[in-house]
Amino acid sequence: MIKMTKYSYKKMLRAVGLRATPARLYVLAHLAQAEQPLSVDALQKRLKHRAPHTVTLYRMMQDFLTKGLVRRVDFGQENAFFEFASQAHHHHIVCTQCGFIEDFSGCAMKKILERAQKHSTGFVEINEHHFELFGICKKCAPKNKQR
Amino acid sequence: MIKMTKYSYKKMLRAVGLRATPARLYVLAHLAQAEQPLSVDALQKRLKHRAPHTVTLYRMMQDFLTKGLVRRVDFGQENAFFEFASQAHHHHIVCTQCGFIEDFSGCAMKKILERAQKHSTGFVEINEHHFELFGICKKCAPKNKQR
DNA sequence: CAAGTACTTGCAAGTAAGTTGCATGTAGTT
DNA sequence: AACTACATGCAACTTACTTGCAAGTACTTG
Repeated sequence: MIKMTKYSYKKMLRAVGLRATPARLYVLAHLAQAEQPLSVDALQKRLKHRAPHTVTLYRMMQDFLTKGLVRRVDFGQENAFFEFASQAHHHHIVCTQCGFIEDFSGCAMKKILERAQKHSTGFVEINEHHFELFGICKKCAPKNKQR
Repeated sequence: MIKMTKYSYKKMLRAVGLRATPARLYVLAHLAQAEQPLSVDALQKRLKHRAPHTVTLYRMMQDFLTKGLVRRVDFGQENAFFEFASQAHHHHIVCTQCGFIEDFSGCAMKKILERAQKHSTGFVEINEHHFELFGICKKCAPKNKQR
């Protein structure tokens, strides 16, 4: 992960037309350094006592999303996850037991999309896709042996 | 779509240990004949005055899900969609403008999964995947030209 | 086929994620 | 330094979905 100074986050926020408030800098930096996508709830827990109010976090995610600083990830769970948007296009493998998330890139998505485009009868363009894998991570695997 | 009689839905319900109530038969038949996955809300609107209470529909979906009569589909929207489970494994292309949904099967998912399995460092097994495409359907495409 | 019981349904009330209105606070401009 | 538009926090709301409980009904069993 590229190390980013406070200064560059400030620049980043200003560049998209958002004010560089302490709360935003703190949250953005944390998101950028997170090793996996985070829910608002998880984010708040990690930021501890310095976490902004829940409402503010939701509004922040909205703003970051529309400005492209953050990507939204959906695991079919009740709540949404967010990840810093600087990384290259990739997908995720989620452990269904502990929630551990690993990135997964270099997939053959391009081919699939082309194929879908060709075979689809009712669609003119395909411009987005959601793709997530679910499984059991190494840590959780041993626990299942007691079956 | 295979035409199913009321009788076979009755059998189907009994086979999984659920009582064949009129409400369940009505909902199951409707879901089986639906041309796309439906949300509880959409289902209720389609069933009109003969629709069971919302709570009952949610409980029904839960029961049908755990008994394998129905599959849950998630489009990253606020609410969940359900489809009759008899069809072969497939994915969906969703129109982001009107909500039209087309099935999309025969994807190269197997290869991707193998590849993911091989490249993943932290996972022992991958046993599920969510994959949905989003685009603009033919009907909605012309509307965009006025841009 | 009548009756009993366990499963179903509906109503009301409750969660939990996320949103909105409004007053106060503050970043960035002049 | 002061002003203003944008940010934040509080409270109250919305929406999808769940739970507890009482009343109803499918199916069993005699």
